Amino acid sequence: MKIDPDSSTDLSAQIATAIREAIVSGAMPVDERLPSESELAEQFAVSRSTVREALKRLAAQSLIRTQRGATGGAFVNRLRFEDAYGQQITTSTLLLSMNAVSFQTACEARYALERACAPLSVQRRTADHLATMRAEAHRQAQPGLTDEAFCASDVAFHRALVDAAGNPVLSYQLAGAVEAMQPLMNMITFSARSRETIVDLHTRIADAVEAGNAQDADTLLSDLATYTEDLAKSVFAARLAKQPKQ
Amino acid sequence: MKIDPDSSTDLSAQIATAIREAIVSGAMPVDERLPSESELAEQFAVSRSTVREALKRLAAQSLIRTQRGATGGAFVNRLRFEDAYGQQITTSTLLLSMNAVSFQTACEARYALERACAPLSVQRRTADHLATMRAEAHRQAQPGLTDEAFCASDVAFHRALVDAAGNPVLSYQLAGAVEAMQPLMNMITFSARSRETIVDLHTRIADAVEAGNAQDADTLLSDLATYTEDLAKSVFAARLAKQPKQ
DNA sequence: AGACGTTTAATTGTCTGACAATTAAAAACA
DNA sequence: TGTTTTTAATTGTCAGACAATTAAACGTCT
Repeated sequence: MKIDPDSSTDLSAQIATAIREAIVSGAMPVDERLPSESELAEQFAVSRSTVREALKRLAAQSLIRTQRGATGGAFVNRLRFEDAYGQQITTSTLLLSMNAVSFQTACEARYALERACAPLSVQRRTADHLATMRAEAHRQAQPGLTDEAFCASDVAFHRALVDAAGNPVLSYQLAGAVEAMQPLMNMITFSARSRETIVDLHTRIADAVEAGNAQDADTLLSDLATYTEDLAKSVFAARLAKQPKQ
Repeated sequence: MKIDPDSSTDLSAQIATAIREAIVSGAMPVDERLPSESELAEQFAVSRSTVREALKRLAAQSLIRTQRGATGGAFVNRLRFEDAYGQQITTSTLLLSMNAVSFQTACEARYALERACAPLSVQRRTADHLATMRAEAHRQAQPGLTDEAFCASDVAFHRALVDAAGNPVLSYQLAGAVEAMQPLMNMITFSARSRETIVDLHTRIADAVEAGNAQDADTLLSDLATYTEDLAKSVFAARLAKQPKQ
């Protein structure tokens, strides 16, 4: 762990990187206690403030946690999926909202991922997953549902489909894509007719999953992808026509 | 933007969250300059050090960048894909190395994602992507290649395949999965025989992509997935048999 | 007037030293 | 032995100072 005081980079960033590499490389096992802030300051020959800024950087990435008190200190954190979720969602949301990614690209990625899950879901789905999918599809058919509630239910349906694959990595990847898209999806007004189409596809997807028919599930997801993309495209086109400013 | 000094949470964490929400919600557009550290300290009624710790947290997430000097300060960062890549890789590596995810699960997710990309890659691949795939497959057939170099080339091949899909979101998702797996893949000793099998599959995948045959590409990827998982399984089983400690 | 060097002011980066808050262990006590 | 008090270690916060950096403002010379 060496740092260069003459570098153009911040000392706190250098120190954070040094410690981060030690953690990621496995040199510091989970739950290991880092030296105290004062000790680190001495080791790196910087002030305590600088060390603290470095530690806050690591804390922001959930790499460490800190505890006050006599036996306190900074500990290497066992990264939990929920922590990773949160970061993934924040990052994805920003990428989308800052127009680094178009809605269409995100949509395409999302359905590609779902189709990747489908064969696994068909094999491994539990009764519970299937029940959730059915329940959400049923809810979506209710009249008087707000667009936002319809969207939320749509997300729940697709979450169940993905979770059914029993692969937390895939669930985690999807979570980012889906949650990040929600604000944009909420802008869409779902007509009675489009809702009917979507609910029908959802029901048939649930049927395919129940029947263990991976091929059908894939085809139906492909149809749903196309339909959603077209729907979004027309909505955004209409919006653009109304407000051509900027 | 309100913070509660009596909360059990750190003030710097609260401030970071407040600013983060302002950024993510879009209230602060890209490249907007945040108030200076002194001004923020006054606004939140805390010391400058506390504000600084909050800002370092945000910097660690690439949400802001800072600049020194007269017109300097902290600016809302336009999140770049490369930044997101880095974070994704760090996170994925940790999830894998801390055994929150098994190698098999990661492997399954990786190939599921690749198969999701394949149909798009077949449609959109450029001559460049194809050339890279061919070049890497050729390199992998060279005798005297170290296992590490073989692995690196393998990653490059699959990257090209995924990038050919022309969807940065998918590329980004894959990057995390693939890079995170590399340390574990590097543990595998590839026999001449297994290399031959892999290179053959790679070549045939390139053929399928060139021919525009999505079905073949999918089947071949499925075969490769099975083969890799079996290979890894036997390697880890052998390793476990040799060193049954812990 | 324009080009060029100098000063100045704003801002982040770092350091020092101090005190508060928290916490577990050690010590004292019943 | 069980309970309470004290103590020491550690993080969290604060205040003030100075260094480093940078762009703008200013002044000077041609």
